[in-house]
Amino acid sequence: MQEKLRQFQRYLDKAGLKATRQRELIARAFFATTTHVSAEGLYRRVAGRHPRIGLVTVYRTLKLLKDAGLAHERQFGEGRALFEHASSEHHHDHIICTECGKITEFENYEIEALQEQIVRRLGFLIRHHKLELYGLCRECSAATGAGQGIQTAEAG
Amino acid sequence: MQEKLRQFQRYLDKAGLKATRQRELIARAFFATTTHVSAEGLYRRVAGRHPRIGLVTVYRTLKLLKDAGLAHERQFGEGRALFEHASSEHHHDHIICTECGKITEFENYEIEALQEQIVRRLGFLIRHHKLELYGLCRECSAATGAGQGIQTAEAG
DNA sequence: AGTGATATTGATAATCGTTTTCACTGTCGT
DNA sequence: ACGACAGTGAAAACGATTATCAATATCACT
Repeated sequence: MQEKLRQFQRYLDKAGLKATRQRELIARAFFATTTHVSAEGLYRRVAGRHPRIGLVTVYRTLKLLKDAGLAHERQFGEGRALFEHASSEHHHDHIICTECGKITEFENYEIEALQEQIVRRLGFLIRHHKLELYGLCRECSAATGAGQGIQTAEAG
Repeated sequence: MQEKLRQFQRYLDKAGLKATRQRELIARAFFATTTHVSAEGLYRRVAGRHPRIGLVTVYRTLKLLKDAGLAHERQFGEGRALFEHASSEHHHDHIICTECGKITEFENYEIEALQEQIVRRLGFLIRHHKLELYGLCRECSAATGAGQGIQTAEAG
């Protein structure tokens, strides 16, 4: 957290931008999140303690965090964008529960390799990709009783 | 084309909806497209000859075409939705050229199988997925000279 | 073909997430 | 501390899509 904050300030400095109170508050709030947040959601967190901060500034700061390489913006389906920490880890993809909205991350080397093959074959030069699986998470599929497709140990 | 049009009319009839002049014109224009169209784009095609048709009606008719199972709506990145014919063929995914916007379709059984594995492992019940590869198509990568990554016969 | 119930249309306004505008305020190098 | 100039927030603008509503068209029934 402190390290990421420092990275952000270093970025601002290098880019000739100013390290303002608002930017620090918003960045702090962002780094304190564990899951994906929308601009609005982050705004609510910050505005709770600092009501004078505007939603616009949250949008602007999130853009800066992206530029600094510290945040990724994701578009799941339609509607609002969600932001997540940009870790130095591998690229990952997402599974989105259509019932409760829970987002689970995963990475799979083989899928990436297959994508690479396809792209080569078609003569494309790939820049990035987006793989999203939509469905019901374990809890929601249990709750709605939409059981088929789930294999559990006791099923056998 | 005629067959799809008939399917649409059958759907309207079954749903207790009316087969209007506008709906036929818009459906015709849609079935006449070969690639992905936006509502706006389809509107422009229709409005060329029939200026009294409103964009709103195009949106509404596209929704009906979806309901009839004759169109799919796609959200590529941010911005406007694109519509494509819903063929009875297999599910397919897309490669989008970030330069010229060209959209190429592909399908790959192995990727689907791997997705299935991952989903099982995580206890999710998958409903649908979305795989999009973004990059430069053959023409655009040649044009911009961003050559690396492309393997051609004459390269050896 | 005519009628009438009701679905449909199109212009306009509304919506939603996001970005711009702009007058005022803050930051930071000097 | 000063001043140039970047940053702020409120409100307006924006683009894609949807809702509203009065006027119009369709279609089952005669």
